[in-house]
Amino acid sequence: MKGENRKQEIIQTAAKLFTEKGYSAVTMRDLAKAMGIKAASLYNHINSKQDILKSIIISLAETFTNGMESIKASNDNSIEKLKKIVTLHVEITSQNAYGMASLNNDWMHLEEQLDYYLKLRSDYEDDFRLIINRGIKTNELHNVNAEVALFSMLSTLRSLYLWLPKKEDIQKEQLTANLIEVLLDGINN
Amino acid sequence: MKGENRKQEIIQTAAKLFTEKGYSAVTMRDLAKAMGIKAASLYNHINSKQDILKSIIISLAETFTNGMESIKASNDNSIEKLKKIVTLHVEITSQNAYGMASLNNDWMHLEEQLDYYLKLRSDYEDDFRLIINRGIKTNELHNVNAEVALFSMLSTLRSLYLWLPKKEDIQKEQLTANLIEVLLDGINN
DNA sequence: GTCTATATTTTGATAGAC
DNA sequence: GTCTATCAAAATATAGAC
Repeated sequence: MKGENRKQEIIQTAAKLFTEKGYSAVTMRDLAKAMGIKAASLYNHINSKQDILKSIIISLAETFTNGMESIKASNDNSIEKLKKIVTLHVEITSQNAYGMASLNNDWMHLEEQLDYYLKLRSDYEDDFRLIINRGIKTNELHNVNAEVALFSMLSTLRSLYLWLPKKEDIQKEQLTANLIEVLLDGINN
Repeated sequence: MKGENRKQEIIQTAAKLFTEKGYSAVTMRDLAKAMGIKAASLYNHINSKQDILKSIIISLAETFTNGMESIKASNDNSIEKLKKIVTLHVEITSQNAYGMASLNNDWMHLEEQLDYYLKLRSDYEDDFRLIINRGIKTNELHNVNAEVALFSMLSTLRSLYLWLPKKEDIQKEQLTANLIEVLLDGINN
């Protein structure tokens, strides 16, 4: 489709601005200025501000869902599945850190797609929880509180967008390995 | 001071609304409606919307700074200090979860106090990092990547506001113990 | 301490020329 | 595809009556 490139450019620029100030505090005039055009011109490429937010968030949420489906379908044991989840988060976040910020912080400003997003997120967390519980049952994992373990891993993985852009020097694979070590084995000697 | 109670009531109500939609998306009319009065009436108690945000964030940030000073001043070893940091976060978050949401998500909308806040946060992270590095040096901790360990612990502790309100049934002490176990010892068997 | 009324600015979005 | 001009709604905040 003609002009689809320009639309993607607008969406990426918007994601960066949303990361810095949040969806509500970014005006169409801010976005236009960052693109070097006037606000009215944006509407030749996008339908509305809300449309931009939807484009950023939904595709990312679906990418996580697809990744989790693939992990569920594998024959890996629980530990391997958890490692793959870490890899999934590092992979997606390193490709679109600004989008991840919007996903994490501005999902509540979705309108028509809010319920759909909440369903995707809830299902993702359920799958994650199931893997942890399975690992405890098979003695692959300590008998920790599963909810606390889930919360801790998810909090860390969801915050990666804050941290990954600053660490371009570190290899993605090295970071993934370090994260797996800290999240699975802890830091205590 | 007369009416100081009403001011605190407004600040607490605002913190709750900020948690749900973010500072920028909450209007003075929203806040007034939640208080059961008209927007103009709010200005008899507070100077501006910005003034409310400042009141929420700065006092919390200073509470963290004071807590960290106390931990630094103690004679505890590194592990004990890390445990005390976990306790500090659970303590503060359980007392003011909505305020913690604003602290985490709306600090960038501070105006006059932004630089002061950033200094407090940066110093806090430096102190935290020093404790981890000391623990590695003394062999109390694994030789993990200190930055990754700091990032993981901070991400989890900063996300507590999302999770604590849902778990009122769990004893605060039990949660603290579970968190320490997961963060320090990991989940791997 | 709360109200009504209002000033001023800013917002998302549209119409139509080029 | 971008512009100027503009609209209608919504925002923060103030003034002054009660």
